Amino acid sequence: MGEQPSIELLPKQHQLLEQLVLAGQELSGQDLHARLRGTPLAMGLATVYRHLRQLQQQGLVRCRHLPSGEALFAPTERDEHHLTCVDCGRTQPLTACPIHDAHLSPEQIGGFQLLFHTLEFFGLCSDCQGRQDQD
Amino acid sequence: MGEQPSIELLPKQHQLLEQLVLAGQELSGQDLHARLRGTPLAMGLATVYRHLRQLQQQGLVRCRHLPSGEALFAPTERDEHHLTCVDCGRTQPLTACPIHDAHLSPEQIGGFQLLFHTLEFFGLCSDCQGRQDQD
DNA sequence: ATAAGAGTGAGTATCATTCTCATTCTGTCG
DNA sequence: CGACAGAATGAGAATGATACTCACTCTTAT
Repeated sequence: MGEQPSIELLPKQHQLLEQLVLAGQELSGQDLHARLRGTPLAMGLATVYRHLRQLQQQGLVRCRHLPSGEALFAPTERDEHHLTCVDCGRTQPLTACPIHDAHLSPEQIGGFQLLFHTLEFFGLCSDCQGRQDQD
Repeated sequence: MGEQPSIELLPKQHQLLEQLVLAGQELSGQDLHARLRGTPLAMGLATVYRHLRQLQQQGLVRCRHLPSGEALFAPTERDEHHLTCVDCGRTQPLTACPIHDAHLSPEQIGGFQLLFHTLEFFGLCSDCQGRQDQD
């Protein structure tokens, strides 16, 4: 983990990555598309998703899925993970990654070239714990 | 993590959980629905998803999303995580969870009641590494 | 037996993502 | 300079998983 771009990025891929870095928060494909609409950097939804997939395959971008099914993207350089409420879906970032480079033995890895990981915790936020008691 | 059912499970919830345990592997909502079709335990797709969500909210079931967007469910008692190829989507289980009960400080947890976590590693499997070289 | 409430499911709606394919761009070669 | 090949693009349609609706069917208690 921590590969530098070995291949040249296409201009639009660079734009997308830059948007993700500048945003300072995770964005969905739809978010990125909306954010760029009207600017000279605008691009179609198909292109957004196409390049996001390619960025992922180069290990530059990570994605995680909300319980809603929506996918959120972030640069892998930002090693941030989350705590998500299984009831209301609210998400809060963790301030530190509890595993950093987790200890995976070579036989566990079995030839894979590691690009990134996702680590997500799920539970009930304090509000929803209260609401469950009432139910 | 490791709550016992504090509330009585509905019969169909119990069936779903049992199917997941018996299957010994992760199943999607569609899988579960298909598996039960034709048996006396059959239930509609809506019911499958409804109960899977409730089982998740009780911390009995965990779900993770494949890059394809499909959600796979497993009992939380099975602490299994994966290595997934961002190219072909192939997944292989890890034989041990590298974090067990990760060290989360109380202020990081911020009132959440932890139910389960997902930890997924992504990379390129050996086949796809080869294929990229050719491209 | 009856009524209230929970549980159910067939069909429909939703919505993010992917696919299709015609068009545009870019660089190269004649 | 003009034409061509291949890559890149995007509008719109297709896909497919999941959520919603609402009428129906069970329970259970009285």
